[in-house]
Amino acid sequence: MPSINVEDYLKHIYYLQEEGDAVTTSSLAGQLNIAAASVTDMVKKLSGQHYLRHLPYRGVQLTEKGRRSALKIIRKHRLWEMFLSEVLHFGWDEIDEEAEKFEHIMSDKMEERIDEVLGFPRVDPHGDPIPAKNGTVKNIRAFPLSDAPEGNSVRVLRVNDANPELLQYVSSIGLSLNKRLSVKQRIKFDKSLIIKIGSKEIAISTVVAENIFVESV
Amino acid sequence: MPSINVEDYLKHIYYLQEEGDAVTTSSLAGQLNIAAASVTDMVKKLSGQHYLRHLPYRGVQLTEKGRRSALKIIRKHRLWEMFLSEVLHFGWDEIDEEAEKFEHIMSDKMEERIDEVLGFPRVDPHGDPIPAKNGTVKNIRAFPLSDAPEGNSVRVLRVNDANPELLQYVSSIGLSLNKRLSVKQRIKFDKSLIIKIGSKEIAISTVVAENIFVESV
DNA sequence: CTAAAAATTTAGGCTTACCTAAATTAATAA
DNA sequence: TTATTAATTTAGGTAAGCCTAAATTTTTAG
Ligand SMILES: [Mn+2]
Ligand SMILES: [Mn+2]
Ligand SMILES: [Mn+2]
Ligand SMILES: [Mn+2]
Repeated sequence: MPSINVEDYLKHIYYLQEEGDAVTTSSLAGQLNIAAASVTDMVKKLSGQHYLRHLPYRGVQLTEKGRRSALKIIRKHRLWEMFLSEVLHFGWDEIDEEAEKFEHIMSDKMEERIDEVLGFPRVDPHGDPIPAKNGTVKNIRAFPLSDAPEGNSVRVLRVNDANPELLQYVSSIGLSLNKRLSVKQRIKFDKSLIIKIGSKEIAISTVVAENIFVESV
Repeated sequence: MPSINVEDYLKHIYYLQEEGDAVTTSSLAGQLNIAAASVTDMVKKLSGQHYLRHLPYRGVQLTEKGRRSALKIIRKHRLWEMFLSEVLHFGWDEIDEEAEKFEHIMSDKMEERIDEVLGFPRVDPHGDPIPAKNGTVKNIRAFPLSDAPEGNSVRVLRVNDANPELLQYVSSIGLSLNKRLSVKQRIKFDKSLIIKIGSKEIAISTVVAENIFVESV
């Protein structure tokens, strides 16, 4: 059984890998809020246990074993977020932090019970896919709102859950999963957007638009 | 914030204290499954942080600070047991072990939400009182079934939750909280009892009877 | 193609919470 | 009351995960 710390390392390596960039010591250190030297230590340990391969000075890559372990934690994390949201009525912006702890101590039995109670959900409250027990992950076919052309009508499929303040803000302007909106105008100057939600028109910055993922509709 | 280990020490010291015996290094070591020397280490640390007083070679006693901390954990433990039982339909014999982990990572906010969802329960699924937020504990006025006189009609108020096998067994003979039964016969030879539950008569050993707490009815 | 800057690893330490073996103190039995 | 025995503490160690400072390797800019 991997420790809590090992689980968090594997999960963050998986996330970074998903984003396509090389997973470097410093990117990991940044994600985990840990000194680079400490990451090197742990990476050596994980490599010894065949969770990943490490090319010194180059970066790391999960092995199949590492990937499986990471997906188990991510599944628990997202199921727990769902549970907090649906059953205990926690807010969009609170659940990630809570799930960060519970993901490590949830037994497989509890995972199953919760999956059942929730009716076997496929996505978490932020639109991220919940990995299946067999290690399959459906990837969400969505593009960032910041890439939507002017006039386009879209539906929100996912919002980046890494920043509670962003989630808070996105809620506050009336956006949530599956909400429709249209792009009224793209401001060339600062690349911000003017979008229409229901009858309201709102200006949002690129930073925000880059973290909202949509599909054309 | 006390660590997980500190919390478990405080909780077990509280339990031992409740039983009325002196809380010795070895009794603690026994409860926690830890070497006596390790307990001495921790006791010194806890004493330094004013969670308890330690008379070397004599034993320990919780301070007010220590008692409050212990009760907080016990409240979380019992609320979580209740939640596992009522919402996720875990068995009587499984919930203690699960709650052992969750008690340490449940935020105060989650504690409140769960309390609400459950309708502010006063006792846990084993009949143990759930301490109030202000540190009050109602003590259950129950006596061990092993002390019930022949012919007495009683109601089950509490079952010792320390042993999953006992709980399993108690369930299997049709006993649960608030069930009524009567003592048909006390066997002098081995102090076992013959009890009547509904229409069935069952023989139970003293060991079992000592862990079932009842009130006359 | 170098020299400076940036990233990474190594070296040496720290804290928490354990452990075993040895020494000390307390309890008990003759 | 003294000699065993039992309980407790002290001494010396270990493993996990972290840290800072120093060395090393890679990248980048001139
Ligand atoms: Mn985590
Ligand atoms: Mn999420
Ligand atoms: Mn515990
Ligand atoms: Mn209980």
